[in-house]
Amino acid sequence: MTDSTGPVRDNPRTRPAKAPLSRQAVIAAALGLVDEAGYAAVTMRRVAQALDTGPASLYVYVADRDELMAEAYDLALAEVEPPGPVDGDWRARLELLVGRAIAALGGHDDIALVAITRVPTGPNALRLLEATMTLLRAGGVDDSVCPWAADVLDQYVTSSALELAARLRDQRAVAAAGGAAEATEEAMSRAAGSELDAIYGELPADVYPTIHALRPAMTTAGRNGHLYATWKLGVIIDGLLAHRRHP
Amino acid sequence: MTDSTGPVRDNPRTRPAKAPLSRQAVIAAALGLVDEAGYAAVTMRRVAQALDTGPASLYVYVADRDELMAEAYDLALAEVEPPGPVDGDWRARLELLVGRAIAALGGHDDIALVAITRVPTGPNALRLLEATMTLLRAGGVDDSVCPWAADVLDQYVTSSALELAARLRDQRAVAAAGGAAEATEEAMSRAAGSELDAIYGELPADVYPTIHALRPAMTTAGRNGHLYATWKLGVIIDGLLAHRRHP
DNA sequence: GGCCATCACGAACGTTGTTCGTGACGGACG
DNA sequence: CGTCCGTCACGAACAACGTTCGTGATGGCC
Repeated sequence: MTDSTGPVRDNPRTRPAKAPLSRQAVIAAALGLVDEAGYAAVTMRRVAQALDTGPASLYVYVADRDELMAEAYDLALAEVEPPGPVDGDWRARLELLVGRAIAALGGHDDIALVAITRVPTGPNALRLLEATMTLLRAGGVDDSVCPWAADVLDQYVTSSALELAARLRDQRAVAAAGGAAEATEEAMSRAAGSELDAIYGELPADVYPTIHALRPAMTTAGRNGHLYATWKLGVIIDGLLAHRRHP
Repeated sequence: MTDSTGPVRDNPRTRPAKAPLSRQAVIAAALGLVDEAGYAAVTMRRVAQALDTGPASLYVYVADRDELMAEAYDLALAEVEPPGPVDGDWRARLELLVGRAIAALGGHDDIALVAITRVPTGPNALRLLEATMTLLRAGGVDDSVCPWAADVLDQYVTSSALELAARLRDQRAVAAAGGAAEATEEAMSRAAGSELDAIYGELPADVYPTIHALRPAMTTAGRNGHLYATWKLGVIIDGLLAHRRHP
């Protein structure tokens, strides 16, 4: 029962080099696994498997799963470069910064979920917070409400990144379902969010008159478009500008 | 091995009445468990234990854990009453509706987490969506952007409910730590969010000048106050009003 | 050449969500 | 009144999870 495979094990230490196995390697493997398998599929065991080791080895470099995901979140933010003076005035730069953050986070499945449970305090999160508040101050936002404004923008980034991730997931599902024609059609309609439209459509018009009347505008296609994103960001920035001064 | 306790089991069917065990009872038990033990502590086994039964019995009434939590979320929304004509104009009514939704969800720990993963489609969620969009239309918001505006408000409600839940959790932690004086002080400082302030405080002032300059305004106390909530809602509603028409 | 600190990892523990098969209850039927 | 059968409840089990413990090997230092 002790020796199951026989004479020499498969790879006890046949390969002496392997990988040095550092904290950075563990975090990078976790983020890579988020990309290829999805946020929910990232487990300590699978991260260890990707590094060709056992789950216990990870705990030398990482306290627990929460800390690992928090570090992966910050690593995802590392690719965001704050706009410079060549990118226009403070508002154009702020829109660019927010857009880049959403693109970076949304490109790594639901990694933005990390920012909901805990306030991110990684180096990249702090770097972007600094950049955001600097731009807000340049826009004339009062010092006393600047942190509040950054908070509002942060919530916008997080929720928009999750929306983007969901859209990309649906798109990939559509692309993957290239087999049968009927399956493709079903996937297409799913991607269009028509299951939600179906729910709205089956609602009695007398109890839900407004939903019924606005249903043409409630398609998920319109909700996911580029117009929607820019409109929403415009709403928030203009709202912030209207409340620049302290109440 | 078959009979472990002896002659007659503890309560195989000693009490023939017990509880009828319906779908409503399961959902109510789940929400009750959220209240007294927290969202993360709600497991199928504990819900079953609260109903004096086994975990397998729940699956007769509920497909899986996700559906159960979604139903609990909708049950939490059931206590929200949409404001009527006596509550003022459309804006006052909208602020009241949003405030009630936040209070209802935030009062049940992190139940609002359900609304992040999936779009809520329960009867109460639909009822409040109808009420929200009706008020928005009354405010002159264009039909084409009304669903978008409702979406923005929904994100605001969800994130604010999670913030409120976290604050209530901290307050309860402070109240529960009435034993040792030192423990109380530690809990107090935790509730004040000074661990976050400490992180900001230890940042080098030359790399993070804006964070350093704004640190007095970044206390969690100011972030959790009533002023902050009303300011934020004002930002969003005024932003929506500025973008009433379609782009 | 020998020793010791460090690191990697196999195995295990306690939980989780979910499923299967058995068993008992209660109404319908002969 | 006896019997049968459908329905529901639940004990037990399975796979997978996060995390911890103890052992074995590695590699640098004396």
